Amino acid sequence: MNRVIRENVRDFDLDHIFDCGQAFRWSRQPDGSYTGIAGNRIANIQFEPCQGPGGQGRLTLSNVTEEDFDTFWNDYLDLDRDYGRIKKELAERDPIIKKAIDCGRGIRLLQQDKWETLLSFIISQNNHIPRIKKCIEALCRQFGQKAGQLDGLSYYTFPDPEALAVLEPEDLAECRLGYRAKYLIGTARKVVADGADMLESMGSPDVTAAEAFEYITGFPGVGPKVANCILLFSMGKYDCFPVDVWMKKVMKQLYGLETAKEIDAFASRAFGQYGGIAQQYLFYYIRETGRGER
DNA sequence: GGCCAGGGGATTA
DNA sequence: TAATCCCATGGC
Repeated sequence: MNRVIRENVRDFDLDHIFDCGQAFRWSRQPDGSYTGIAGNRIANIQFEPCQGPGGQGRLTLSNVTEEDFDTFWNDYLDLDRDYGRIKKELAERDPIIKKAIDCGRGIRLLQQDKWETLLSFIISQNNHIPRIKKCIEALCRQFGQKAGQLDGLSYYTFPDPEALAVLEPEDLAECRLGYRAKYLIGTARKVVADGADMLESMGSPDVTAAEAFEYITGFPGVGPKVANCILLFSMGKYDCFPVDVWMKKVMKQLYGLETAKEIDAFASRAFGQYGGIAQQYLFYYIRETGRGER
């Protein structure tokens, strides 16, 4: 099997990356590696930390060629971004966040597909991560293309906008999307009508987070929370700071902030252009430490 | 601008 | 088992 190895990878932890609610199509294997699909590419990702300070380690991607790695996985895993520097900067600007950064120190923000992220976060609303994964797998199995097999399991691509645009809500009954089914279809139809290029163009550095926010909240089922997740996880708008019940909880616990308005104002002041990355450390921290107390 | 339906599985009591 | 909750939105 094709295999790509990179040594001395820093600021990287598979559990932090794949268990912080940003991606739904990866599953943890018994050996701690993760197997999943992005586009039509199926991969297993393994990380072996080295002993000693620095936290660097060896990254191994299986079922991946050097060309796949250079043209796709390197960016998908956001390996060219210096998270060490970002963490240092955040911790200097705000001492309180330091313990959250230590907790989720290996987080990286995946550069995911815009259409898949748009739909995935419409599904995520008012929903649990295990159930979101189930809904998405059912959707891909029923309306995606078979992409291949790895370790005896079949993987399916995320369905195209065109494939969903022609459906009616009852066609999605088996995916158990509930009231979200009509949002998915409405959004697919608008993507087809506007042209997928329109959605793609929102990822351009020339388009501000505010402009992209304006456009994507025009899709049915996309409000402020969902929009901020899409901007952060697929459009490179790292200043976005999605606020959900967990974020409200951690912002109250660590900073004494109660309202969404206070939280937004504080985030842009304290974290600036890296608000979204700060958000991921805080989210991971409260999920790790704050379960059960409510 | 505040309230509440709508879906259904996961989690908690 | 039953009750509650869930990375909200849309419509009133």
